[in-house]
Amino acid sequence: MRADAQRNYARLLAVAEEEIALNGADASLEQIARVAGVGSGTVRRHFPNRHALLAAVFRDRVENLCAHARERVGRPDTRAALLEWLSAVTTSAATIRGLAMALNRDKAADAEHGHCATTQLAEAGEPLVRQAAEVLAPGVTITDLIALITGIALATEDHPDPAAEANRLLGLAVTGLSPLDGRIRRPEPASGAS
Amino acid sequence: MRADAQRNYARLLAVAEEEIALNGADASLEQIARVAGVGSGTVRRHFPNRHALLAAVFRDRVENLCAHARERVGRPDTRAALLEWLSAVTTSAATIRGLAMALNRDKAADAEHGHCATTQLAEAGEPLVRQAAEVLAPGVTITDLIALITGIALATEDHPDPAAEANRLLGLAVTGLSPLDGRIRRPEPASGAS
DNA sequence: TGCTAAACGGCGGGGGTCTCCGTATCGTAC
DNA sequence: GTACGATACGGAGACCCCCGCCGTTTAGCA
Repeated sequence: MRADAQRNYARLLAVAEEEIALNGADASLEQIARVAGVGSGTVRRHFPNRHALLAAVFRDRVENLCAHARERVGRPDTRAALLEWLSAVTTSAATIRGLAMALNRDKAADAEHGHCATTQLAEAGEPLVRQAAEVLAPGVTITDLIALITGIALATEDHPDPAAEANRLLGLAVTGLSPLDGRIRRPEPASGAS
Repeated sequence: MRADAQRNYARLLAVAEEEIALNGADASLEQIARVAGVGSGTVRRHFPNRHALLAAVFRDRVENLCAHARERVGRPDTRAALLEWLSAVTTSAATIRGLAMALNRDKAADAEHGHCATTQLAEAGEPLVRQAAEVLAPGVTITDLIALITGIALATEDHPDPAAEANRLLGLAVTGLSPLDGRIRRPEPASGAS
């Protein structure tokens, strides 16, 4: 890769990050080119489509989350290990503008490209789910959890405090919105009352 | 309202519904105008912005859901009443293309316009939540439930069977992904096994 | 220092949104 | 039945964006 290409690539990545933080996942590519001081063709050469740009911008963040997951595998308290990681993912997805949408989108383009962000996250988180299977509701997969998290992040996008709200909703989903179900009982059957 | 205006309004609504079903919430307004056989100005006169169009297109659906909620108020099994309604909302949000996104977007523009779809839904569903408070996790509000549902619907948008998947995720969130929490216990501690 | 492949920039086509205004049409009053 | 005013219509124009393409510049090597 030529030196000027490297420069432009780095510069574009930095500008894109800012621009996406400012205007969300569908920030203007032209605008990014303009701010970076390069032609629009250069953007498209480095990143053939928006998906590629998003993937590149969020790569580090996603890898951090993956690492975060890996270092939690094998912990004695499997439930806490999983929940902490889920909370971390939720916080990132809710805080970093555009990340949730990026994750949501590439689920669609997942089949073709192979190693998208969601797949990476899923692979990294799967061991945590497996080792916590005992304390998980039957049928829960890592894919479900990621879907739920990205959904929550999308839904809390324009909340005053997205991270807090998203984590609160995640907590509710984890312990159950209405856990009573025959299989699972409430703490006190509360004799009588309405 | 003049007769031709009424005709165009109805026609636009019908075309918009199809077009949104086909291309999602950000279907082209120009395209809608073209298919309806009117000028683009006419679209923008009847619906100043995309939000207004979406609101109009989904008005009936949302009102149905509201009615659905109202007729469930007062039922003996408050939990079932609420859960059935939540499931109905989830199915609609997941099935009707663009609805989830519309619900998600107008939460933002809610403050200014006053009576958006989400507010309507919230007002209609609130009694169901109140009367089921006993069997709900503490702190759960109707707003939370709607946020969660729209999130789930957004996240399952491009699944082969969105309604089924969305309802499954909703079910998991209702009974709890990992209900064990001190307050709530699992059915069988499952002696041994993997 | 010269050459070549790689990277650059920006033009042109297609499409979308939004505003505005001249014109056609409806509904009514006579 | 006609004439008129209000109302709605249609589309042109300005602006932005995405995308593909190609002539030109430049980095890196011999």
